[in-house]
Amino acid sequence: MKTTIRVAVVEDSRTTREALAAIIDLEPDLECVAACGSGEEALKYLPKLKPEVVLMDIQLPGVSGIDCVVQLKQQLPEVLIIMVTVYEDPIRIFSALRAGASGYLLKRSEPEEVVSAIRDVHQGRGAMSGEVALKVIHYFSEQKEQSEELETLTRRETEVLELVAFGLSNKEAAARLNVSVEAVRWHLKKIYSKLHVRSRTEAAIKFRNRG
Amino acid sequence: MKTTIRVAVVEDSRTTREALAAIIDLEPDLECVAACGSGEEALKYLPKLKPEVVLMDIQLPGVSGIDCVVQLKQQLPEVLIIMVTVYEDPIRIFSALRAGASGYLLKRSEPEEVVSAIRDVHQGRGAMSGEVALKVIHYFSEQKEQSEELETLTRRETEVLELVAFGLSNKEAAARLNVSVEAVRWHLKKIYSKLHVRSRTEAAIKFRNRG
DNA sequence: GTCGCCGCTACCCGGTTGGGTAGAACCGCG
DNA sequence: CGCGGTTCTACCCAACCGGGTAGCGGCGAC
Repeated sequence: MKTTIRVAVVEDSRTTREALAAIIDLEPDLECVAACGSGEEALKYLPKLKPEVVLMDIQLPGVSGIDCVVQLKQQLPEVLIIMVTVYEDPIRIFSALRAGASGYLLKRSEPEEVVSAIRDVHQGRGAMSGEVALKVIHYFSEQKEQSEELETLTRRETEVLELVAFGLSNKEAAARLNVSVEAVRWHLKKIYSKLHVRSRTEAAIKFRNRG
Repeated sequence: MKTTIRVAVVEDSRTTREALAAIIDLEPDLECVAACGSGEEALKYLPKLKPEVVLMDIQLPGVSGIDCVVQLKQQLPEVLIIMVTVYEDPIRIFSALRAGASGYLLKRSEPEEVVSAIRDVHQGRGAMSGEVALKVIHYFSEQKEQSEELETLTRRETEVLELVAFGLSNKEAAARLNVSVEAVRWHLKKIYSKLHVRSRTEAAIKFRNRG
């Protein structure tokens, strides 16, 4: 490799931002070409600076990191983005990956992990903290189980769930099925235990997420 | 037209079934070739009788009308199916249409409406009771409004809704956002009024149904 | 500045929900 | 026939939810 990998950092915390920039510049094959403190700044400068890899904080004031990813990708389709964040919850992880991020690191990652993540995505590989990878795998294994779980429901239970997943209360569902509220509650209890959930909303989500 | 349109009826109530058969046979251009009392019966005989149009009740004991539609369509891809039902709710209407039904009548429809629906679908047109058409239109107009409604939410409200739509309780969402349960409840109240819903599940559905 | 909107906290109240437990009618299977 | 599974009803209880109302600090628009 003759040239260095051009990297940019987008992160509102100044200390974290400068720490990341320092880590990058310490590597002979990496070069930090920009360190932005906000999404707006990133959208203004990065299209011209054309970095190859961007380390992006997910929680930014104003334009969120995820919105920023979407817009950056429009202007620089080739850019590779690694989210760097304290959040471990599946919602944010998936929002980021769906927006087009190639990697997902936690802020408590070691410097070596950061630089190797940059090299990884630059070579077309994905980059993920072990903890994040675990969440993702767990999430998908849950997804696979979901349809299986739904198949354990009886005909009547499915009918009840269908109504609940449409937003009806127990009372409304009971009226629709011409049974007592108690019958609906009874089925719902069994549905919860079969689907391993604890509320109607969770059950509704599982039902609606089926193939 | 030289030949008559071959029609079959699938309906568990004997009186309704015979009434429909009678209405059909009264028409010179229609012929009732079968009147089944269950989905099982329909699946057994109809593939051999090859009716062109089937009037199908949605609520059948055992194999539901919708399941019956799916299986019948596999064996007789050309068959045209009109659902005849007391149910007006969008869930069933859409399940039926998705399963491959060409028409949807309410049981309180007039005989003339039934026979003209049969002729309509036979000529490649759709057939729907006015009330059903209204529901469908209303449903889609609601869909269009949904994203507009979601856009009236503030940043924070959207954050709350995101968590609720993920199945979290108010308590859990509060912990996630580092605020009191009251703050979550407060936002939720405003969310409900903006989205015109009355429960977290309905709100979750609207949120998840967005583009 | 003042007004309006946002975000947060707090309290009350009634209704709903979720969990536990129990019993009865029905139906198909072995 | 008895057994298991499904469906339905019923009651108790604690927790949660949805609606109303009130107040306070902040921030941007006019």
